[in-house]
Amino acid sequence: MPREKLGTGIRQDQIIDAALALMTDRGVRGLSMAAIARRVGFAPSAIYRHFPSKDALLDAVLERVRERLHGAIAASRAETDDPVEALRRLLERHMRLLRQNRGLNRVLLADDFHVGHPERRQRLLGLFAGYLDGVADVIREGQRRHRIRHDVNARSLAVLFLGLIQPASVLWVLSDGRFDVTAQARAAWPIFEQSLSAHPAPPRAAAARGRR
Amino acid sequence: MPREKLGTGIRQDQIIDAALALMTDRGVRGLSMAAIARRVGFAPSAIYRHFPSKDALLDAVLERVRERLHGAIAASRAETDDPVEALRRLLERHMRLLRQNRGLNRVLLADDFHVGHPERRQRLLGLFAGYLDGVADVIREGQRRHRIRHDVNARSLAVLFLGLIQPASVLWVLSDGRFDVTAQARAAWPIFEQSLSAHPAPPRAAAARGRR
DNA sequence: CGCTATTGTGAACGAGTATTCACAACCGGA
DNA sequence: TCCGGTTGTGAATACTCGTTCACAATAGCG
Repeated sequence: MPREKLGTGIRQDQIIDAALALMTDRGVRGLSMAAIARRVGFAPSAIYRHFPSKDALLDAVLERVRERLHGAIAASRAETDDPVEALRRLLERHMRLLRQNRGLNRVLLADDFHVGHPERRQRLLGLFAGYLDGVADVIREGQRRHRIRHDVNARSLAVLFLGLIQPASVLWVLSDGRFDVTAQARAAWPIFEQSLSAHPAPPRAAAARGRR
Repeated sequence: MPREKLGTGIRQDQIIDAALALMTDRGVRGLSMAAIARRVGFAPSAIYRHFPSKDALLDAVLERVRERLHGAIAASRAETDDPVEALRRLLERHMRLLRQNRGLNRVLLADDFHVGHPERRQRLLGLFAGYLDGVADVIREGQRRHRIRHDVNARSLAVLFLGLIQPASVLWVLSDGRFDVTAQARAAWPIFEQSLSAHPAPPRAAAARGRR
């Protein structure tokens, strides 16, 4: 086999792609340098020409995931002026992203990122925080335009929005694709949309609570 | 150090407890037989007197988590007759459970359980399915009593309920306890409760959508 | 008390891991 | 064309991990 020599930029992309693809069925735990190298068509040692260590590689993977998720927010905002419609499109786009690449899900939930170096955990938290900030921003714009209720702070609604996605994607991965995320999204969105525009403090529901 | 000899039932409990506790700060990845043994006060090889393999140990841990979560549902139902109130209490109880034991969260999301043996993944999926069935059961009862809307199927609402919990717990773990899950639950619950009793097909919101 | 199954020990093995290094092949520019 | 830095190789290193096994100590039963 003649060895091809490619620029380090191209190789870095290939390596990150291979890592993400391997996470799909092996998880972050089963992600070995040998497996990545095999998928790229490499000897394991060649990876070290393009990344100083496995940690640096994982950081790069995390960065790529961040770009994709934040890109989804930007794209959704760019497509429409209506904040509520932007959220609906973001939901759709986010689901599509997860469906196209299961490894993405692993990155967000795997304990190698949740534990491991505290520094990397911090970066993952930053990823979530950035995403939630973006969503909260859209929500605040909706509140300004009186399309979204004012009596709940935007950040809490943003976490709730994430709740439309996360359990569905977990079930989807766990069931090996048998859980219908699209149907769940279709059922969940109208409910969430109603919640956004609901009248603050409806008189009936509050009185029905048991105590205090 | 004189070696104490204890019954295998007691030891199994100790080992499972140690494993769950270690997951809190090491994750499932960092969970080694040596670490578990050290925490129990053991030599690593002694674990094999009570569990045939690490896989069997992890299965037992999973089973314990299942018992706790399903127990939370049963306890919440037993406390009140009102289905909506039962859900509110379950939310509270579930959050408390996660707060008391971060390892529980790891079990539910770690990729060693999501990947690894397909058999174990199946069991984790069964755990989720059982939980959702329990929640859906409560919801169906609420629908029968006209306390919960009929135009959405109970299972979708159950997944939505899970969405109140999962993102919050992920953020809580990731932020090392700085994210206020209690506050998030307090903000999210009233919104979810309103959604449950919302009138089907409100005329205003549907017409506002952009296309078709 | 004495016997036997149960429980704990410590050393060892083998498989898998990330990483290093001396060396070889290649590419682009002078 | 030749040269130097870049890129790929394969063997070797040092480590951790799960698991096994021959042996020792113990507990509880008769």
